[in-house]
This record gives sequence, structure tokens and C-alpha cells, in this order.
Amino acid sequence: VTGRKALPFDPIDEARKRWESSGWDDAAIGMAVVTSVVRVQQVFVSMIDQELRPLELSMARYEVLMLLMFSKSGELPLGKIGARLQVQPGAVTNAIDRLVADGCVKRVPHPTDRRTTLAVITAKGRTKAEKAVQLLNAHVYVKLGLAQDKLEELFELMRVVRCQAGDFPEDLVG
Amino acid sequence: VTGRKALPFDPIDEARKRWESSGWDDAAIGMAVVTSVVRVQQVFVSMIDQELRPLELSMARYEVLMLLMFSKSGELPLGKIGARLQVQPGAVTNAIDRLVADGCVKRVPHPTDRRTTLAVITAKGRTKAEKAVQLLNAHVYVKLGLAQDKLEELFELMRVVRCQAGDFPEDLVG
DNA sequence: TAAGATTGACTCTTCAATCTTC
DNA sequence: GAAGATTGAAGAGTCAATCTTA
Repeated sequence: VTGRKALPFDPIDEARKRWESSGWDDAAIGMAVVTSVVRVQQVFVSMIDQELRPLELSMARYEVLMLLMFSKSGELPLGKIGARLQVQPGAVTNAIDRLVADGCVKRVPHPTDRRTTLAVITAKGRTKAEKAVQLLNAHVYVKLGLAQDKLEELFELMRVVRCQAGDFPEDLVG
Repeated sequence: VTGRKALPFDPIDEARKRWESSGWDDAAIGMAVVTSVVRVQQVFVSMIDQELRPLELSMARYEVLMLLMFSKSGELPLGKIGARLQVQPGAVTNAIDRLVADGCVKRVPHPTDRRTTLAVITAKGRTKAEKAVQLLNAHVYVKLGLAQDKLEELFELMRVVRCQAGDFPEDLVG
């Protein structure tokens, strides 16, 4: 993706064989899957970052803008944002700070609960978010190199893993 | 995984529906797959970090130890490590620095090429690596909550994505 | 007491610049 | 000049501590 070179063999296949020849057969496929997910994520994130760079957006800030754009009235308490993105409060504060500095978001006090702060997307924020979506749709999401039906299979398998991990309740799987 | 709460619905399903109702049908499944991979990776890495914490190992340093342990004579040039892990040179220097400080690795000059440095795993490094493997095998890799055949399907689909991304040559896909 | 947000210390990453050696 | 490694700055994350408000 960047200046990294391709290897003349599949490194994860190699690792799996070593696991099997070390007597860890029952864990070998799990290791291979986890390692694959980590590597693929690395590739996806660097594709996304590259597209977002001209807009001066990071992936984290893009995700925040998406959340705000698709929420009714374009505002959300910071705590809700953290829960959706599954990141710590400090990460939210940081992302909002930068979005505010860039004029994409405003901080507004909650009308009734004075502990909570609302993030509100601005017109500039909406414009930037729309550009970002166009770029990612055109250059990342439609270029995954897998047929539609294969993507569906992959999505369903990942959904089960996400559910097992407690991302959302079990009764929503099937 | 940590103190994060589960949501009462699948957030990625919601996003996918919004994509479809915005007329981005062709990109919707790609968006859902990319988002899924990012979330699952987040979960896997935090499971791994939690297991590795008692050993005072990060996932990055664990990966370096694995590479060294499975290489003949337990040594590797820093550049090779970066290529295998697909990270920048600076990240390798950082990881090796910490492993050296922990006594798990030694830096040794290359016998013929005085530009390159070799990382050599120590006895302490091997011991720690073996403990790490036991922990991850027992508490992560065998507990993915998916049947063996489903894991195989998932692995094969991810392999195609990795290949498309240029992780390794196309003629090794299968 | 607990919830929401912020802050500061620390880790790990990328990127660009630098230094040595080929 | 190019390759290998290091360095320093900046971005983004965790975690623990803190402050305000409920």
C-alpha cells in the first residue's frame, strides 16, 4: 500500500504450518484468522487514510462526522460517540478538539444535563463528510477485489465474530 | 472487551441501510465489510493485549519475538522484520529498543554488511515467547466462537483480500 | 456516589530528515 | 546515489486521576 514490498510467499500460511508442526493444531486456524484480520485491517486503514489525507481528515475523525451526519439534527453527546466507536473518553475529546479546530464541529452544552457536552456538525463539516464519502465509495469500498456474493459471505461470518465479542446482543445475529 | 457497553442493535447493519437508502448501493456491502474488519480487529487486539499485559509484552513486540523464534538461529536483520510485519523502520527500531531493554533481544552487527543490524533472541526472550504462545492459544485462538469449517471459510476469503492488496503474489492464492 | 468530560503520562505508529556504509 | 537504521515531531490510542454536576 505504501512503500512496503510484497513477499514471495504467504507469511500467514507459513505461520500456520509452524503452528501445526508444533502440536498446536487446535489453535492454528484461529491464529491464522486473527493474524489475517489484523493484516487486512492494516491494509484497509492505510487505503482510507490515503484517500482522506487531502481532506485533512483522519479515519477516526471521519467516523465521528459520519455519526453526526446520520444522527437526527446532527448532534450527539460525546459519550454516545465513544460508545458507538468503542473508544475511550479521552479519544473522543481528542477527535472533537481537532474537528472543532478545523471548523467541522461545534461544542454545545446539553440543554438539561450540564455534565454532558454535545458535538454538533457544521455546514463545513457536512461538506467535508460528503466529499469523504464520495472518495471512499469510489476508491475503496467498490474496489475490494471480491465478488458481491463473496463479500456477503465474508460480512455474515464477521457478524458472528462481532456478536461473540459482545459488540451487540446475540438475538440479532440471524 | 474492556469497560465498553454493548449496543442494543448492530451498528454496522444500521450504517449499511443508510448507505443503501442514500443511493450508494454498489458501495454498501464494501463499506460494511471494511467496517466489520476494523471492528473485529479492534476486539482481537484488545483480547491479545490483555493476555500479554502480565508478560509486559505488546502485540507488536510479541510478533517480533515470534519471527525471531521461528527463524533459523534466532536472528533477523531489522529490515526483514519490518518487511514481514509491514511496518515502517521507525516502528522496528522502537520495538527492538524495548525488547533489548527487557533483555529479550540483543542487537548484533551483521558479519559482512556493516550497515545492517541483527536482532537476536535471548533465552529470556524464548521463555517469554513460549509463555505468550500458551496464553494466546488457550485464551484467544481457540475461543473465537466459530466452528472450524467456518473459520476455514473466513480464512480463505481473507486470503483473497490480502492477495488483492498485494500482500503476496497472486499465483499463491489457491 | 456515580456519570460525563477533560487532562496528563505513556505507548505505538507514520513521516521526514539524517548518518553511516555499500 | 541507494540501502539500512536511527532520530525527532506529530497523530491517535489507552489508562488513571481529576473536576464538575446529577
